[in-house]
Amino acid sequence: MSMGINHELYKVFYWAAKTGSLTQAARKLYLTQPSVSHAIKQLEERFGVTLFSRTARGVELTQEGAVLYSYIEQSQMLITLAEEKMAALRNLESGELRIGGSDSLFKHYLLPYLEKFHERYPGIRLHLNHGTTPEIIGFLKEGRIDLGVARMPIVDPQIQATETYQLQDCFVAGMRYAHLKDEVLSLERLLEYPIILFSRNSRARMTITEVFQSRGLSLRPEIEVGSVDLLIEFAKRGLGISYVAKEFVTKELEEGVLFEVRIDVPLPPARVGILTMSNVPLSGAASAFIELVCEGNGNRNV
Amino acid sequence: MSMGINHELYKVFYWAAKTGSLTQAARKLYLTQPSVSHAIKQLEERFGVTLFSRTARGVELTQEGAVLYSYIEQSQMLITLAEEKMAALRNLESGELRIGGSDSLFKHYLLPYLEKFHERYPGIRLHLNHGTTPEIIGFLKEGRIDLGVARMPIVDPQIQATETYQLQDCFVAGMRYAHLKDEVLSLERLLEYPIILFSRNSRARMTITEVFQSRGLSLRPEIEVGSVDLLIEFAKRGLGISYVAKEFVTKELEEGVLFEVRIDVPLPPARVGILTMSNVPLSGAASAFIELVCEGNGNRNV
DNA sequence: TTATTCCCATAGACATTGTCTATATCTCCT
DNA sequence: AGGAGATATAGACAATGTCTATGGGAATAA
Repeated sequence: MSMGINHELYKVFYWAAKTGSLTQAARKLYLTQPSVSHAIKQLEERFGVTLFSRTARGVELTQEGAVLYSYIEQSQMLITLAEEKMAALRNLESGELRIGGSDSLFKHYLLPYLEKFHERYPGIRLHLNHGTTPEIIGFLKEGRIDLGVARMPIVDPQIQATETYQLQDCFVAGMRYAHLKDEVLSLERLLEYPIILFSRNSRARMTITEVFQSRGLSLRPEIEVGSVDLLIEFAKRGLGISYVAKEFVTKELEEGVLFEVRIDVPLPPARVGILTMSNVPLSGAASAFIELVCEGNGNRNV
Repeated sequence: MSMGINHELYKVFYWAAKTGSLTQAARKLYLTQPSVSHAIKQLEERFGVTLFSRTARGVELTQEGAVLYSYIEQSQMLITLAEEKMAALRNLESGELRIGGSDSLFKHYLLPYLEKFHERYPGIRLHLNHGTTPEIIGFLKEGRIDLGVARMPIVDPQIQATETYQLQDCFVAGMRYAHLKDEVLSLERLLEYPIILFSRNSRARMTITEVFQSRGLSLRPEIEVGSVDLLIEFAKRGLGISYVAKEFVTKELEEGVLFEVRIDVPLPPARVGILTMSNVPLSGAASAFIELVCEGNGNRNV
């Protein structure tokens, strides 16, 4: 096309001006001298201006050529920087990874992976955005995070969810209810005690409510909290029986400040997965992180 | 070659990112959509990174793509500015013209041309460097001026001199020597009066000295000055007879404060010319100025 | 001076690759 | 469901970028 100037010519011009020699520019660009000569001539014809004065030992910028160079030099520097940056991004020496999830999943599930990731790729900045599952899905759709971690299932068609982990929810109580330690309670018996549940819009809450409903029972919590930490804290202080993932209270169970209140129905395991946008390609950092998470448990990310 | 990335691709990338649509980018670049698609794909393959996420109504930058864009956008802006600047230079809407010459030639010869040039090309900044002929030649060789104006002949092979004007040197005196008004002096008679000459290294001085020498006479000035203004001023005040170009004292001759002291030998006309470097191409502004100067007198610049 | 060398310009042939047309696929919207 | 509009892909063609070969000029050295 006769429209616009081929930007490739500026690269040639840059090296010709920088080295002061078409021959050396050719060497830098892995071209032959006539090619460079031709390129410069094209530029000169397009601009209707002479860019170099040709001498016996090379070329020298004319006044107009020097003006052009003052712009092109900067332009080329930026391109060089861009190319270096892209190489760094590709090698995961640079970049950022933005993850969305709940406090508890970060703390009890992702933390070791985050540590390992940071150790392996120290150049990548980590941004952790905590929020509820719908908030995380919102962040994903807005492009504010690269991936999310949440309890499955996720219904949204735009979201791709890969299960990577399972949690076993259970009821736990503190020493105030120590007499329940050796019992196996029916759901009806359990309802005689104050129950502490996570807030209404959580997946765990929905799951356990269904379990009771399927047996014609209505589960109404005494206390409703917004964080797993409070769930644990309230149980420890004897305010009631908390429903929480066993994996989140391993320490408390070991120390004996909490114990599991066994019941006579099996509770379905909670599946935890990594959420990404179906149609948005993953960043290198995000793929690497997902790979890292899936490494241990045989899961494969699509 | 597989070395380096074709910078033309960045132009395509820029428009694709800016418009958010490969189709629209194609329209901007007078290409077809598959060409743009192909160009983006090449970039992605080279970087090993996905730059856009393709959606149903266009494309959107990925995280990595946004990083690249932040560099490329600036780079493209600079190129656009460069192209605008070059167009301005070509149209003489911008730029600068650096001229070297003596005070007197600027004042009495070039001034009207400079005025006309500035009127016709108001965007071009004028730089006037005054100096002696050897200094001007030095400036030319250093590239500090685009052209010079000096008395001919100029011997230097690197310098191209084009004669554009003739001066008629003559001897002038003030009213103190009014009695010489109607005389025609021989050179010998002239030497009886105090002579005021320009400084030793000037072309005019050399010329007149030769005239005397060729007749076996020795011309030794009473006063030697460094500027034409002083030459005139001293003559006016009666300190002696000055040797000066008639064209530089037209006003004084008309006003009667000076008169020409006629002598009985013809003095050769002094040729004034424009000096440029033989091997250095002229800037647009310089060519335009030379053309302007030559316009009136039929001279043609090579 | 003459020879040599280094540089750039030019010409013409060749092959790379950039570009197009035609078509497929997908998503969104009616 | 079907249409509109977006991008992806395949394959053919041609523009043009690149090379080899050569010539000319200016500086350098003998």
